[in-house]
Amino acid sequence: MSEPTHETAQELAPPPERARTITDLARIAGVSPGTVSRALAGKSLVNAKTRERIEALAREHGFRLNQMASRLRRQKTGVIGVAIPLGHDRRQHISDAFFMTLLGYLADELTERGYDLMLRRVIPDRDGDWLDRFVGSGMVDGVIVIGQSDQFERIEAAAARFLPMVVWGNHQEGQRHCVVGTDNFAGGRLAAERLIAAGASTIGFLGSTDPIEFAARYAGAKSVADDKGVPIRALPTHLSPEHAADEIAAHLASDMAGIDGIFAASDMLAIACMTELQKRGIDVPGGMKLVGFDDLPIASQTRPALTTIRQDIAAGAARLADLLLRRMGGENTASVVLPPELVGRQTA
Amino acid sequence: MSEPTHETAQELAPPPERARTITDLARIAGVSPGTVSRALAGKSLVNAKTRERIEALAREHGFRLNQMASRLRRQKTGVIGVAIPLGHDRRQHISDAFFMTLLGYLADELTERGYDLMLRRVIPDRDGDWLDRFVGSGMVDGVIVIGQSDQFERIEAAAARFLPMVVWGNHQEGQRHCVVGTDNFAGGRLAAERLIAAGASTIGFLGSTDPIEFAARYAGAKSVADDKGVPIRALPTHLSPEHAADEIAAHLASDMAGIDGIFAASDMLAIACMTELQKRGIDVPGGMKLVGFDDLPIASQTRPALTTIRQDIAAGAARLADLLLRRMGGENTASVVLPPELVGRQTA
DNA sequence: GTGAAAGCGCTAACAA
DNA sequence: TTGTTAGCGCTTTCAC
Repeated sequence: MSEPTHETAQELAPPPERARTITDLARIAGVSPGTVSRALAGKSLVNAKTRERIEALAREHGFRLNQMASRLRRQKTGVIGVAIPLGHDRRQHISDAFFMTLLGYLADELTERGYDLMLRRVIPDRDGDWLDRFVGSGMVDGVIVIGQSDQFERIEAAAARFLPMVVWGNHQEGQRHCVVGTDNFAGGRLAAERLIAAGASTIGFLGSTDPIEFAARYAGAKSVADDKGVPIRALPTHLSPEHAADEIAAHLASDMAGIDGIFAASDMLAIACMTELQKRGIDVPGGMKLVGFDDLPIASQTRPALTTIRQDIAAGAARLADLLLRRMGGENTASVVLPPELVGRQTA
Repeated sequence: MSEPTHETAQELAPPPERARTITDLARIAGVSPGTVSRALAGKSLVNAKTRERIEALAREHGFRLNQMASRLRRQKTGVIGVAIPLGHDRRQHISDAFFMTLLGYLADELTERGYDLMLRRVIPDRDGDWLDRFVGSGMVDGVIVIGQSDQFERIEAAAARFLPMVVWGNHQEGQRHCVVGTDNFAGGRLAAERLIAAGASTIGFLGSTDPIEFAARYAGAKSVADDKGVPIRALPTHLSPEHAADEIAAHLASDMAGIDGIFAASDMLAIACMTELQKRGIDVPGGMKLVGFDDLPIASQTRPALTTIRQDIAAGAARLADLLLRRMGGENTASVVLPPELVGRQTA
């Protein structure tokens, strides 16, 4: 790939011959490739002097171990695959704020433990075989799926044959795959309770109910609303705030009959909604109560500050990493459901 | 890794023998491994009938090509390495909002073109050899470095020997490595001009000047301030908003003598600053003008909406991807400096 | 159009 | 302690 040209002759010594393979280095050192391999791996059974000499030569000749070959041979990659399926909304980008935040924490956790992350964005309906291809690619030791999207069944199927996989998402009674996630139903209940306590008499659920997580949030809110005799209905939008803005505006313009409390499926939608409300001169929370979901860092920075349902993303990432490593060690771990938490601020 | 147990006997046919390697499949199909390889690769010189038969058998027996082996043999990985050096601030996490947003767009771009991303978070002072190790690992076809941090010299050195590398960051006269980034100096000028036009008589620069990009922003602002006879000085903080909040509070409590305009090194710092100002009852922009940098999606959602210097992140990601692919093709591309743009909102 | 054979660069038995 | 050897699973000449 590179062409090591020697443009200026500043050094007196000739440039050291470049050792590309372990065999090159072995020849230079006058030992066998096996010894070089052992020396570089820090194996105890190699003579300390020999090791030091080989290490020095490796530095001098710019030698780097070819990880592809090493990993093929050892049948271990040191890489965790992270898949982000975007099935429920083709136009949703990987740049989604919640996923990115979770990914950031995951990268921190896993890098800390010596793994690299291989990121793959997936459009399931373009490629029905995406998950099996990923887990069977030989490129990763384990897989984390961020979000079930509308791929619940496919994930179940893969889980039957592939142990080292953990999923961020919603937990269903009796499911097979190991999932870490917030109790979305309980979160939905908290949101509706807060809206009703704040005086809302009719509730709108803003967002999509296609992804199973969001459906559970809606179901939770509905269970509370039904109990208290408060009407609730869905205000469907796409999930990325840019695409949702117009849809929100359209709802606000024509579709609100009586709605005075909005439960947004995510903070980003809640914030987009707040902007649209303010454009129309509707006071929050005076004219409209608003509750989000996620508690992204931004939620506390809006004016008025957003009341929302907190998912502990850092804790979630830590659990994902921990469970995955245990599964990679052969353990069959149970799912983890994290409790959501109401963060009461100013919008409801 | 997985143990394909056959728990229930729901199927009538016996479960198909699992073909793990191309040799397994060849034996089942009664052909040679070479033929299977050619068939699966869609090579033209294989009989159409044979190919179809092999493809069917591959599906039936759940065969997946081992990418590690394939890539070792072909000396091509299909993976782009993305390194995020965190040298200037050990406590800064990869979950930094700007980096994550850029990474999201990059993932969109590169996945679209058939590449996977391998993410690596780097703490340079723990590992002086990080970049050479990464580019020489044999695991990636090309490398994108997000942010120069304080690693300018090391990146220069790697660029001398390794062509397929592109860096997001600041451009220096005469530098060797190919960089894509905003003209930070010009951005700093825009910010200072705006603050002064809004009536600021003394300017504080909030953030760190260790990373070269931020130093350039400060230098740009200073050049304008000096021209106009407006005092300017640095209010140093860490870069992650969580860690910076207390430092900002401390500055506001003791260190502001005369400062009535703040240029924050990033939007996240600006937002954290706004929150601290509001806590103290200082009106923005009445009591303090404020300008950020980045124009993250959040910037338009704060109240008051943040005046900031826009970096076109999506365009930047597209250029990074484009240049890298050209370099992987052997071309020696020039750097790209994107113009910043003032986005005038309500805080200055 | 297909098979046989030689590696990609490395590691780990097994010998010495 | 070190060398030799046989692969990891795949691709690609070179024959036929």
